[in-house]
Amino acid sequence: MPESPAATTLPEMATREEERELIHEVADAVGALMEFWGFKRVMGRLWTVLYLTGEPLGAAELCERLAISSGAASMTLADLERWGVVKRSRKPGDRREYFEAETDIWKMVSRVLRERELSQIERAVEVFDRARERLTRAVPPGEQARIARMVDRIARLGDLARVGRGLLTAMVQQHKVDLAPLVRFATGRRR
Amino acid sequence: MPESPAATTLPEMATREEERELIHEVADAVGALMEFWGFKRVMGRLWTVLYLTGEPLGAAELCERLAISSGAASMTLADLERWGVVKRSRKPGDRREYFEAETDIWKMVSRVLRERELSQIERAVEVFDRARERLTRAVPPGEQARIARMVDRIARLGDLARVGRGLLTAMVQQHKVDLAPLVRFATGRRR
DNA sequence: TAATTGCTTCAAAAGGTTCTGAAAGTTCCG
DNA sequence: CGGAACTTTCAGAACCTTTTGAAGCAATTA
Repeated sequence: MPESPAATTLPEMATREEERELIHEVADAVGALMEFWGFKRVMGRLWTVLYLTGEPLGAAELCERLAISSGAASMTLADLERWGVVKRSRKPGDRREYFEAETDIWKMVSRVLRERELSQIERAVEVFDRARERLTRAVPPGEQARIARMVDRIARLGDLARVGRGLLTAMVQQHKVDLAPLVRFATGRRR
Repeated sequence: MPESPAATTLPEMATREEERELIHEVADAVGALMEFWGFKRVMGRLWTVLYLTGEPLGAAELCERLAISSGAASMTLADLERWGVVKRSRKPGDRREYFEAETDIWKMVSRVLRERELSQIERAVEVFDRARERLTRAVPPGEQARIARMVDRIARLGDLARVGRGLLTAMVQQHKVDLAPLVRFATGRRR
């Protein structure tokens, strides 16, 4: 029914527009978090639009909704696909590709934690350990105390990194957003 | 004793140089982590040099050791001071300022978590809640299912953010790097 | 096969961040 | 006060990241 009385058409249009605006507000919030988290802002925005829309969208529509160029859309979608948070699909008899958001948020987050944060920390831990070990060799006489303190401090950096690693490992081992017990334990309110 | 036999002088110089190099390796690792974490790389490097050196250094020496300009040193030190991770001090009869690293790493980390990460998440949670609430008002007829799904998905984003907030809150409530029980609990190895 | 449509690539532009170094400011001393 | 020693500020340079838009490529259709 392409036509309807103004009495319902106008409010509906307004609602549609408000819906778009709301989606964009949420998308911007997610974009900000993702940028903060070290990704490109537009990745967060694009994923969120797909996630909230809930059905596959074409590249052209995403360009329009996000006000980005076709090139940016293509690259961002490729990034998101590489991270496994967007899937592409086709409709039969349609030459275009459509994109859908992965909806298992925890799967996404834990994958990122595993591949990015953990390996970053791992690298640091290795540097710390290696430095500590090299420093304890051939300590100049009369410098023992100073060197010992330095070794101790590097060890403390290593401890912190290991704590972070432990927490992240714990998190990625959960298989859904079910950190509730962890959070409850941590905050001390045990029930 | 300004002089000593070559037999000890040469190895000592080599050791000194190696020490510098080791400090810089560690400093670069910390710098990389801090950059990853959203700070300026040079902040991490500078703090680490102070932390490992263990005694107050002047701005000129920091410029030399980090190969940065006096301007950069001044600004970076101001940043670090604002974050409470470097203190400035003076030696009597010396016009220069000296800088020392805060050595309570956990104090530093929890302060950053509290002031940066938590407020960032808080902002997102607010956007999510507000969007969800506005979306449930005036749902166009025949759209209930679609809107309900969208509301549900925003709720899931909110849940994730709240889990993060809970974890961070738990962490900053600890008063030292004593997340060991938390990590042990989380990883499931309960002993 | 030619024409059309849609996707990807990439050089260049835009935009953003960090660094430099000199000028201005401050503090301290004689 | 005047000047020396040191610090801060800030405009511009250098650098890095992101985006654009058009050219090239691939798939599909007539």
